[in-house]
Amino acid sequence: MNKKRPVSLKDLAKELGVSVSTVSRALKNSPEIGAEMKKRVKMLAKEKNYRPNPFAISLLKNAPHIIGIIVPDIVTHYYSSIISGINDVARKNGYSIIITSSYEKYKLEIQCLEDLVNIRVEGIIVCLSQETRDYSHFEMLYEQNIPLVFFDRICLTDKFSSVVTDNVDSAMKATVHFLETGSKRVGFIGGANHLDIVKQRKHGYLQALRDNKIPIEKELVYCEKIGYETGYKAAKALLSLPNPPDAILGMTDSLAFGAMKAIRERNLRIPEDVALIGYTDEIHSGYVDPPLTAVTHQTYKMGEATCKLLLKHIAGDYSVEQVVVPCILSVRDSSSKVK
Amino acid sequence: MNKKRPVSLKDLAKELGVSVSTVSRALKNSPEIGAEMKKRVKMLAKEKNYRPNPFAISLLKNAPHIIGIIVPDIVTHYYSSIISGINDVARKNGYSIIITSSYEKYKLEIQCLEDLVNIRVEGIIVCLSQETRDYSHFEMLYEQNIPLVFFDRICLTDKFSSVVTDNVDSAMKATVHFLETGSKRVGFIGGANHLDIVKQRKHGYLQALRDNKIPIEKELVYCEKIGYETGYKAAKALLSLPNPPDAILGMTDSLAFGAMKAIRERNLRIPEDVALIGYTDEIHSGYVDPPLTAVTHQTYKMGEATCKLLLKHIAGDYSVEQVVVPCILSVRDSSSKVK
DNA sequence: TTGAAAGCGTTACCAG
DNA sequence: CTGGTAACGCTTTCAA
Repeated sequence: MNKKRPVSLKDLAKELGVSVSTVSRALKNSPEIGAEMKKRVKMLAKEKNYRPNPFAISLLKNAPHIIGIIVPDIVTHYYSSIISGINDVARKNGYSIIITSSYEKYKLEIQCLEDLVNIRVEGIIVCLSQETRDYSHFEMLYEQNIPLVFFDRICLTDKFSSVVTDNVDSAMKATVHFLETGSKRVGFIGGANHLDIVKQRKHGYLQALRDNKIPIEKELVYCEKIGYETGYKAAKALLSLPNPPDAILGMTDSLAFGAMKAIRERNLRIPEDVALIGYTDEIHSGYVDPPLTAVTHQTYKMGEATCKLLLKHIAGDYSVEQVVVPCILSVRDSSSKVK
Repeated sequence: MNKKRPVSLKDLAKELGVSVSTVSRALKNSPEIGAEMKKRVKMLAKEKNYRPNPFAISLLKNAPHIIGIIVPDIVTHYYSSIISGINDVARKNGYSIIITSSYEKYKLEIQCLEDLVNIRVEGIIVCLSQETRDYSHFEMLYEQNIPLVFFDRICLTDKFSSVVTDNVDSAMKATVHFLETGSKRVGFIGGANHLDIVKQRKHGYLQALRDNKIPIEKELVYCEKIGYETGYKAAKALLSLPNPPDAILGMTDSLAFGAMKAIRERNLRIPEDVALIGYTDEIHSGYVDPPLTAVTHQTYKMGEATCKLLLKHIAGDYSVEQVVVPCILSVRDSSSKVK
């Protein structure tokens, strides 16, 4: 009933009456081995379902071909999609991935890092937890020369490569799209002001207004907290202004969907009365009515880029690089007042 | 610039002027070692930041403390949430997880399984791909005594443990809910008929009709393939019937959202003209208009249960078990014609 | 209480 | 072309 011991090179060698080295070489197609021998060895290997023991190889080479990942959580679409990109590139290159989550906690992030180092992964990919302000646990890796790449929430950019999205540009594009398709007064719903993404996206929004010589009105900007309920509340507030906006940029998917609800409740039409743009990667933007125009993160691409960068470092090229993956404005039906 | 070789037991032994065995024993708190010695060894180990080489240990014990997972994809909330549950239980027990995705392809599923076996994971968790009809690749594992647990889409239940949701019951509850809240003719949109979840949910739906002495009409059942487009197409077909349904049970979230689009396009009201229930996770069902009544899976719990089962097998208890995690009907606004 | 040595499965080097 | 052997880092007898 116990797990059977898998077949080893030695088993094959004994059965064939040759040495272990010969078998090893034959299986790797070493040119030193005769065609006849090779055939015999390979036949038996297939028959016995031989699989090289990865532990022995890792022990020898100190390289298990495993990449470690630390994300704040794995359930959020944004992260799981990035992981998906990482995974595919890794697999294509003969690597497996191990995923750990920090649950946005500094302490757990350190724990995850510790675990991954103990497992002796060949490289590590990290998106910082919201709590993390001290980065010394990562500096350690630098000293040990363990390859590390950050994405999205990054730090120590002089030491480690990183992949980020262009938040400023994406908000700018969205705002400009409003202005080019018949909207005049654009409102902005954001999250807590200390967050980088909030700062950057708001900055992009304001910049677009400035570029188009549109006076900035403070009451059109509502920043409080990211979430569906806040989006609803914010949109209600904006629409109750004496001079309400005729377009709203929701800085995340939940904010935009909340805003959508508020607009519907007022019996206003989207986009005729109020145009709406959100940020989302999810298929769900197509499920609502009208389908939501949204800034789409190229999450899968980000994952690919991150993994490629890491593999580059693993391969021995230690040059630090910063990759910016642009966002795309996916225009659907909620944003254009004109055709 | 190269990765430094990590400290080994031998390094410690040399520095302390004792044997490797002594160091090994001291670190494991073997009672044969003197307190003084232990202290010295542990001090140095900490100072040198010693970490046992997992490959050496795995080579010896053939047990890397890694669990392999095969899911159809990792981006879908349903799977990532289950993975999250698996992950937490695994980690609590000193295991890491490796995730692979079959992308719903039979061939890739075999490939994933192959990979995981090659990595010599200690146990494997699988949710079958939609394409998979032949299960012989899993029977192999049974012969090799590699622990395996299925969840959601399962097979070979006599050989392997599994975790499922109560699909029959959930579909029954949803159907009964329709009948109790003013709907008379309930349609059903499902997926490919060979899938267990399709069979079961359909069965629950049919059972509810029988229990309520409602004649079963074949044309109210549309089973083809899971997906948004199919849901849209199916609902259009159902609503085009000479005697169309006044309620539709969509067997997955994408099917239900697709159906919602079709209903809207016909300018029918939800739930007054056509009531609708889907299967989905919490968040997005609230974003659509009207908020969608849906069967909610306790995905995290399922993940936990699955992993616990696997760990049980790994620990040597090979008794096959079936765990059923109940669904919850989350009533929102799309389903009741009466209050 | 400690040490020496075998062995886990593989590769790589040196002989023949 | 093939065989022998050391080495990777650790645990585990068996001896002392």
